[in-house]
Amino acid sequence: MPFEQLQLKNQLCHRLYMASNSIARAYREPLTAINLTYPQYVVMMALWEKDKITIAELIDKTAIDGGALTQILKKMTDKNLLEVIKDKHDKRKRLIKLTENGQALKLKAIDIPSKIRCKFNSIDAEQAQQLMSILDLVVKDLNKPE
Amino acid sequence: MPFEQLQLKNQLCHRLYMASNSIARAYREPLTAINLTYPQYVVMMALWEKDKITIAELIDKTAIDGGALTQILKKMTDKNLLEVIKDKHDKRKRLIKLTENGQALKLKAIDIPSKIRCKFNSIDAEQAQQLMSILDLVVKDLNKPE
DNA sequence: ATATTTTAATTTGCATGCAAAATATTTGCA
DNA sequence: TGCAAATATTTTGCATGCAAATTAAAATAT
Repeated sequence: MPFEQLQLKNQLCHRLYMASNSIARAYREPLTAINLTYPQYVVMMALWEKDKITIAELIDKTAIDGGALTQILKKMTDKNLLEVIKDKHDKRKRLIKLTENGQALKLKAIDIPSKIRCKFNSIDAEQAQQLMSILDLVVKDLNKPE
Repeated sequence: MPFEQLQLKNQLCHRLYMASNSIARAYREPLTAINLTYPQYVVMMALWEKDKITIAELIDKTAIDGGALTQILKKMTDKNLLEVIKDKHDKRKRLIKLTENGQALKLKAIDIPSKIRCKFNSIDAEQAQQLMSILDLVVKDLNKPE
């Protein structure tokens, strides 16, 4: 009987894997239209909320890996979306600042969430909220230090 | 008001992104112990359930990208976990077959699910089931052809 | 004041995820 | 029968995610 625990269809991790990949794939088309990858979009959302933050703050907000983030920020700098500026008071730190171009992109991204939401025909607002809540618990449980 | 839809904390996609990455990270330690990556573990689970299946069936079961799967199977062949055999009746197809070594690995993997489950202190069985159900709807909605 | 430790980022190496192009076969149809 | 269309996989190129090592600068301790 315990062997059934290894069945793929019973694995929460595999459901999450499929769901996460599926939704990232769903974003691909609208994001390609504005020349962003998904992680780049996450960075933009973080900065549209609060600009001029350090890399550490950006990592905290986006949960993107620091090593990957350095590369992502380079590409976004090349695309003239943002600037990476050395902090005058603490030279270890970098401040990320949107360019005008980067700020303006928000207008083009504004309707992406609703486009994605259109694809969820089987899920009502309550279920979506439930999902958010439980995922929040999952993330917290898994990231507890011990 | 609509601008708030772009807030990161309200994005289902970002919750899924974090949850999926967190859980994959949680598997890393026990899987490293038996020399598997997460996608490789998924392939093994699929094969422990049903051996001698084609690549297409494996893609269907695991939802792993075909291009990536080719590379993954190569590495798993090198590790003597499985064999890739040409189908005699249809030379386009390949059959994946576990080696004895690959079959035996199941015993070492058998307690991984419970180890992971231990980390979920805030989630009861009912919530886990709810999560599975809603994620299932998410995946189905997002993968509907149209 | 100087060595040690800590903190903030970057770099490196490996393993995917994914779209698009390329290969190899098999099917289906004129 | 012969060839175009459909299938099954592989290959290629790009963008992460992640752990570990490295670099640079600030904070602390003695």
